[in-house]
Amino acid sequence: MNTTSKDCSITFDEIANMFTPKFSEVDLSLFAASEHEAIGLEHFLMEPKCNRNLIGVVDFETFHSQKFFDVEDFSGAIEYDETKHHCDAVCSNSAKEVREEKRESIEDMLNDNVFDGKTRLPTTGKEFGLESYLGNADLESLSPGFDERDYVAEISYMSSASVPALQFTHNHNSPMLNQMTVHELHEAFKSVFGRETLVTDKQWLKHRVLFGLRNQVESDSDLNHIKCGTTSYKTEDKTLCLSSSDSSRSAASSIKCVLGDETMSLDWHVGRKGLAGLDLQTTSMELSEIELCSHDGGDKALVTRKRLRKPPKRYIEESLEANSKYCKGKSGAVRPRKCLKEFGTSQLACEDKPFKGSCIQVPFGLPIEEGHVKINASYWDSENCRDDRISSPKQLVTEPSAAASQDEISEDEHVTRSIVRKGSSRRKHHISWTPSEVMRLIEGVSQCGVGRWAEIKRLSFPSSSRRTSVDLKDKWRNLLRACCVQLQSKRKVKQGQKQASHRVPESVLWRVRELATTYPYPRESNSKVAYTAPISSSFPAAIQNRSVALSTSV
DNA sequence: CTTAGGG
DNA sequence: CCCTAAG
Repeated sequence: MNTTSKDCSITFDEIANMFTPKFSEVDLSLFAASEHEAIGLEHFLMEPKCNRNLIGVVDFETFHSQKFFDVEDFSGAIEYDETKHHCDAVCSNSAKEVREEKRESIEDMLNDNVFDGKTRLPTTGKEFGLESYLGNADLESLSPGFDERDYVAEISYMSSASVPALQFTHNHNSPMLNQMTVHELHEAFKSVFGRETLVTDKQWLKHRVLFGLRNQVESDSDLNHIKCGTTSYKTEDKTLCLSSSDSSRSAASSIKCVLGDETMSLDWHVGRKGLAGLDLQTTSMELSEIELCSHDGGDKALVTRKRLRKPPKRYIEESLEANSKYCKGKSGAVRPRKCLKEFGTSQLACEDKPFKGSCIQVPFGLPIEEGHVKINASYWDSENCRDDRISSPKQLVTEPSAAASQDEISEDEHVTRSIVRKGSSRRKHHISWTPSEVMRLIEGVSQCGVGRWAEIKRLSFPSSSRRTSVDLKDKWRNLLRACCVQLQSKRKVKQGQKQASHRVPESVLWRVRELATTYPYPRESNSKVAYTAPISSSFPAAIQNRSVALSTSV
């Protein structure tokens, strides 16, 4: 933005050097003759070789059309007039040059699809006299009395682009700007760049303004292009491009097409001219974003703002939607925990039964087992004792160590703890399986059979919200695994059993094995069956007091 | 939703 | 224990 005229000249030289002989011939001649530099035409003249040369012109059109779309008032008389002026200015200037050069390299372009596709161009383009311009360059029919300042002002107004553009490096003059006083140029500059300048050099100001205008036009076009390109997924939103009349759509397509080419030739631009290249680059997607943001607060950014917000909003909505969906879908009555996970601790707390007193809230991350560890190796025994003591018949039938109220309490305890820690961890609760639970599980399996976890849960774990059928299944799997391990190295386990905090009585394991034989579990059962089958008969009391390491945590 | 299996 | 695919 702060490029000086000096830089400009340098750039210009560089650019000039970059021109290929062929192009330099054309371009320079054009430049030399271009006393009537036109905004959109610049591109046009600069790139005689490509069809994209017409970008400038097209941009101009799209620029206008977009404006209308944005304002959502196509028939606005004021806009029409202004546009006409604008068009007039551009066309009148460019037309001359077109005439001069068209036989050399522009002629093709005129016949090119860009113009052939007038139908693709916004109808507004016709209204503005572009058609005539393209056809016979009869610009005299356009409204006279054009004022440069208006032109500039309007463009700046219409354009949502405020991003500083590269300095215009051409030395050719603009007729309009030439006639402007320094003060006027300052105003123009201000309107274009949104800031004032102390520079009084008319040439410099002219260049700046010209370039700024051109950039704005291009930016707008690019913006338009971008928007159009992304319109598909924003149909919900009032997307200007598509929601407008047919002309707008056609315009969009044409713009897209043209700009697409432009973008593709970006390298070319950069390499050869540097100025246009940079401009184009910045006007790509990224720029649009930036631009939109920067203009968010401006009135002019009407269109821009809408467009900008759309994507993010949409995105957010989708995200939220997805989240809620996820929560809904997954957190059914079956697994309230999941839901809880989604919503945070406070809600979770309410979900479960009230505290039963003995519960100690464990900071997140603290292993829940800790509390139980205190029970130590005699855990099972003590559990059983308690159970026996309380001896609550409950639903458990055969096992002496059937679930007891005590157990329930401890379970609740676990739950509470788990909830506390649940807040932020995926591993919400690592609720240790209490001996009674294990027993109940086994009992349930013995009664219902393996695989009918839902039923087992219903029978043996009716009151506990946790321990879903899946949990039971997992636990059973683990039990089987434990049995397997134990079988492989009974002795070892026996020796190290004291270390483990939780021990599953051998009896239990035997029971498990027995059940495993009768109700083979999908996998582990096989190896087990062979082993346990013969032993199962000896299950009784002989081995009762023996215990094997068994992880009860999972 | 339940079950089975993987992580 | 959690997640997910499959019936």
